[in-house]
Amino acid sequence: MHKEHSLTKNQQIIFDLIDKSTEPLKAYSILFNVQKKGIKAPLQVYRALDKLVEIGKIHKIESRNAFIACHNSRCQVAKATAFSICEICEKVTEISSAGLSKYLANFKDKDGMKYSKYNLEFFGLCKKCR
Amino acid sequence: MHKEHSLTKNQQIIFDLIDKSTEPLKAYSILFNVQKKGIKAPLQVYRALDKLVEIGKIHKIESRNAFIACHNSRCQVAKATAFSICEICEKVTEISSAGLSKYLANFKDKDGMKYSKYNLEFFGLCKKCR
DNA sequence: TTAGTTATTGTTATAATATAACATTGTGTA
DNA sequence: TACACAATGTTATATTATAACAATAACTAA
Repeated sequence: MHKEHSLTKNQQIIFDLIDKSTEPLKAYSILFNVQKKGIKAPLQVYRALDKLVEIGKIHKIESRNAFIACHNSRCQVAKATAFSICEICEKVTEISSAGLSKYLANFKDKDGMKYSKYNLEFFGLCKKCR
Repeated sequence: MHKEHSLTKNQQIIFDLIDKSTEPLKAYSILFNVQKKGIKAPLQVYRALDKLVEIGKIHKIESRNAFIACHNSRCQVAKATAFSICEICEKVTEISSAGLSKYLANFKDKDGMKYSKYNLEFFGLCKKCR
């Protein structure tokens, strides 16, 4: 019996916050913002974040230790992610390019490594900051 | 007058350690290993790491908070990095593929963002762990 | 060479990010 | 109901990284 991932209370609170945000959020900034909703401890935040990442509702921007909601509608599991990051204003955008994802999904290195997942972060200047 | 980046004492000690290592090293593991050489504080390690990353002698594996020596002979500045990471044994290898680097260096997203740098991390199982 | 400048170092303290361990509560299901 | 399992709550602590400032070394130009 298949079941959509319905979020639990804490997961929903934290997802809503991230989803509303226009910028990536850091764990302790999330914690600060949900304390009035009864989430008091870092672990409660990290557990929800872990789960949300696992089911693909959010992504972690590794170079920034921050989290953004997935805006790639078909992305149910986080196995192929690409972002652009502005080095001045820190704006982060999820890249949705069929060509890019096809190229990377098919990429094989010479060691014969089989890849099940990748994360790509581009850095540069966004239109506004250029 | 051009000058090769000659490393300072601390930078050299820390680079040697990373360069000899067969696996990525974490900052506090580095600290532990160089204490007998007189490097006593985290900041001394982080400062050397920052500089070594800046001049391209080492790379940071963002998803692991760990550092490896650059084995891409021509890589003097860290602006285009790609790694494969085994999710079981945690072996990390720098990918050196002309095709890949060319594809990514030329990649332009639809927002017209101009990229000056990227970091790509592939995850999967290495030959041994498959 | 000497002063000015800049990079590097040393040091203490602290900030920011993340997990361990364990008791408790809720939720779905047989 | 009772079992299994996921999620929660809580305290403590581990891990990763930087702030602030004083001291020293290295480079540059008059």
